[in-house]
Amino acid sequence: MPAAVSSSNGALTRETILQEAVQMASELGLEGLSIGRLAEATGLSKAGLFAHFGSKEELQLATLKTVRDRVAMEVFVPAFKAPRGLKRLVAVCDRWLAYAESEIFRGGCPIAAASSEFDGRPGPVKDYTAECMAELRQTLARLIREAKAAGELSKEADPEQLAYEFHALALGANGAFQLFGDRAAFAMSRRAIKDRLRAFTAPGTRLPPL
Amino acid sequence: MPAAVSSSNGALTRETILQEAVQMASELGLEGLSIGRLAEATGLSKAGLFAHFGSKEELQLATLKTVRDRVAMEVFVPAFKAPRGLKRLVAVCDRWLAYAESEIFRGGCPIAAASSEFDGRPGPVKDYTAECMAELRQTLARLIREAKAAGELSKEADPEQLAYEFHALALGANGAFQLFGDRAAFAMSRRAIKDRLRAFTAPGTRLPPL
DNA sequence: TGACAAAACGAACGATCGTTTTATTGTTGG
DNA sequence: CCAACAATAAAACGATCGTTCGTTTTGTCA
Repeated sequence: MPAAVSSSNGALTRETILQEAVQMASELGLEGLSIGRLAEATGLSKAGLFAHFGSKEELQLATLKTVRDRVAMEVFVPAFKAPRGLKRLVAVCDRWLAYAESEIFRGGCPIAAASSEFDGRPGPVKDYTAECMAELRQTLARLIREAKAAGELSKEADPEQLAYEFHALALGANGAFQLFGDRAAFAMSRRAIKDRLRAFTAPGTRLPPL
Repeated sequence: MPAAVSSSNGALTRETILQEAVQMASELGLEGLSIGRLAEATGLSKAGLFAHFGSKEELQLATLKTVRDRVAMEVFVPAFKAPRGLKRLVAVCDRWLAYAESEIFRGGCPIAAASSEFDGRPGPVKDYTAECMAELRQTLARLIREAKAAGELSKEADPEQLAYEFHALALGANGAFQLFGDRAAFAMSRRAIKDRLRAFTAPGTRLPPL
């Protein structure tokens, strides 16, 4: 019977590999992530590393999954501690922008990068990135609906429309920061979201800080 | 003395190559654009094609330049026929979104794709894409300033801020369309820009159709 | 201690990459 | 007519890619 607590070494090195992989993928893309370079960076042999995944596509998917988990930990988990409604909505926007600005991944959000890299290449990798992107947008839409239900946003607020806009502004800040190295992009996206929310906040409700 | 009218064959096949290259680049990225595949697609030999550019980087730059010229022709030239001010501003936004939706390039705007692909790879290609992206944003900012000067937008309108937002919404529509195949993204970006402009239009000025 | 399985290794595979070299065209100007 | 030239081709270069193979190390349990 295998030990229940840990697979001892295998799962651990797999974790080490993926930590290096997400950094490489954020800078060079999921295709630029090469097994040889990744092996060299982790001190493993190509074959030894390869055996952990079985194919490059599986490595790419595992890398994306690692990123998704990290985003959940950095963005969604803390943001969902805010009470349902406008505060939670603002918290998700704020946390995602902070995540993109934090340089946790040196080349920006790898999922955002992959969604651009693979949008013209049908397959499981594109499907997974599309799923991640849709998840963020749908979450935003749901939070907006909840803020409306709580009476904090006016009935004229269109959840899908606003979620689309906030999503575009978040990705825009991530991209502008990577391309121009200008952190002002985050402030501008924050301001845009604030201004847009202010136009729909019901009278008597204060906008949480962003 | 070289013939003034045409370099006979060389420049023509170079043009043919680049027409194929922009399509490939829009779908597979500027790195995915391989000389072997491009040679096969154009019926040339690898060496014959290669001789036209001298290096892959030069091919990538020439491809981007071809795209930039096409954007100028499809977006800026027609949009600048509109009178200076709000109409011209709206025309640029409208034309850019129409360009992204038109599938002139099957994989979306190659410059937008390259800006994401190369933002982590310093060099001439990144520099050129950054220049193109900055040009669009600065043009938008200038048109907003002109609309303010014409009294069509209120003094509270921040040109750089609004230009940043419109740019993000344009890129967002391009990306969402490529990833999800959903043309509704263009309508949502149009609506977002309209709503944002409406908030700043001076009393008595009508918003041009978008 | 001996058996067994997981993990990692070194070496090689065929394919493709960008690039270089050498040679062969077809056109053009003196 | 021939020299000069631009354009293309064929073949090969070394490098790197993802992947496979067989072997060896490592660790655990009976």
